[in-house]
Amino acid sequence: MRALGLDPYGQRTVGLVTVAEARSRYDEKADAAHQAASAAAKGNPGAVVADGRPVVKVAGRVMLKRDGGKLMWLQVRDHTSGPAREAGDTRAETAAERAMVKDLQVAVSMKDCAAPGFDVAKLLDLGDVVVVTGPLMKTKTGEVTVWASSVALACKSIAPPPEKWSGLQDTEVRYRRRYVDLYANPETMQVAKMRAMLVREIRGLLEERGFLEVETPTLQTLAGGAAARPFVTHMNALSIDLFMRIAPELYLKRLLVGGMPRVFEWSRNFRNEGLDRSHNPEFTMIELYEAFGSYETMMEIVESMVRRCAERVKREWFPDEPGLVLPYGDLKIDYARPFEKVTYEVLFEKGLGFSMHDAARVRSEAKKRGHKVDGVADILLVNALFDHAEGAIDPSRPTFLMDYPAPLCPLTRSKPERPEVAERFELFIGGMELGNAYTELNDPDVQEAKFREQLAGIDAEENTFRNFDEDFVYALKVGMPPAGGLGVGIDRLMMLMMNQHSIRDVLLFPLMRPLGS
RNA sequence: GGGAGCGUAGCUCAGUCGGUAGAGCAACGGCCUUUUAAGCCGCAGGUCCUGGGUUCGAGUCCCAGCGCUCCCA
Repeated sequence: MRALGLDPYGQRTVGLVTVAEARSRYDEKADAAHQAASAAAKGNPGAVVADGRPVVKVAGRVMLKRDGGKLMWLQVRDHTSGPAREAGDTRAETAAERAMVKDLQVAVSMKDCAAPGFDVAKLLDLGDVVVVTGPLMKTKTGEVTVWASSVALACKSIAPPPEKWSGLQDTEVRYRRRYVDLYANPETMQVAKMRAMLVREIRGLLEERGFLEVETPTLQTLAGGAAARPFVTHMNALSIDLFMRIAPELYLKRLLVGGMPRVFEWSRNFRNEGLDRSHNPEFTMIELYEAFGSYETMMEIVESMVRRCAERVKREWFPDEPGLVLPYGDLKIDYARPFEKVTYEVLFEKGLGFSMHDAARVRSEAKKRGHKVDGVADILLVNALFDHAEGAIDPSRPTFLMDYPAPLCPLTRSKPERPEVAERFELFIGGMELGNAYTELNDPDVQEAKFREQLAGIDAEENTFRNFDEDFVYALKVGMPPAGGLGVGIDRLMMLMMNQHSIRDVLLFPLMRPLGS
């Protein structure tokens, strides 16, 4: 390539359009007129043929090349396009793929392509990125094609590309080499784009409602706001250990103390725990707090948020289907209907067949199921049994599980008229816990007592990272208005919205164990 | 944490009872101006995940480890 005086790594290019845009610019009439003019000029080699066909300049990766000697055919892909789906293709087609246009065909003719375009095309390998210019026409089989007038190499691909028919299927390689996965499996690209769209939807909704987006520390001297093991790092300048945040909660509440009425943060949290289909060590939550709100206002917000995301997915991927129903595996989830609400008490009885207040029954049932009962408080046995009741939630119906027993939620306000019931809910959809909300505790004395209680019950190892956050208690002493707080697991929401069943499929670069270690 | 499965050429995968390491595609050299996973001829390509063990002989059987996937807690 260099021997021919060609630059294998290209130059800045202006005036590019996407594959999708190029397809949409095809002009039937201009193509027909040009064909007629060409036919009329046949046998008259000197004649000038009128050509009103739109000309496009497109950049993309070469996915297929059919070299016919003096005429070559390329299939070129960019972020707007995907593989053709012909009859007899048995591979599963997803909604994301259905929403894309086909890769663009390019014909490079020795006669019509300006030098050195034809020679460049001859040397193309699958995976190279090219810039082609030419008029849009249709072949005799009806496929929109750029009849190249110039071909330039944007970058050479030295690494071998995935197989042209089977593609890249190995999940491990897809995660490790996302840069290949993104072009080889267009659904990956569509999922990444949709994630960005949904982030905008959520941000838009919160801003419309007067929430201020803030940024609070990721490196913290105390890792609070959740019960999780943090990552520890060291700061040389101050000779202190720091923790990666496990939750933004305690900082966001400080902002309410300062007088911000409504705040939210996209919070990348880090938890030094296991990893599986729904857990990555770093993950994204959105947390929001509303002064003078409650768990009921949070319920309305999260329902609106989820519905708005579903509307966007539907608009992009299922524009022709009625209603607001999205698939999640075998489930069809209807986001138009108001979400279900069920209290802890009612779900317990529904799932287990007896009342959580029947202490004797709770005790005997817990024993029967192999739980340790001696010296364990009734309410903890209720909670242990409750795991079996969560299955009674219909996964195809978005459901608020609400009104937890107050002793299980020490940092939550109780209902004014029922002190034994905490104003807390969790949102379940598709069998996943998506969100968690409270009417927040704002009594500094209660908060301090709960902190001390928690610290008393932990072992020596946990004690190295769990510390009493005196400043937070001080902030509550300054005074935090009553408030509603909500946390939504964004990665899980993305899985649900886009019908992806592993968190790794909604993260561009999930954590992978290093190779060869 | 428990269970199951997978790991063979750049990619997708075969590999029988333990007996010389295979195919398609990609790459490489040719031919071809309307192809649709183009076709035809030729050529080349291997730490069979790693390490042990059994055996005359191991991709195959056994043990341990590594990585990934799925299911369960």
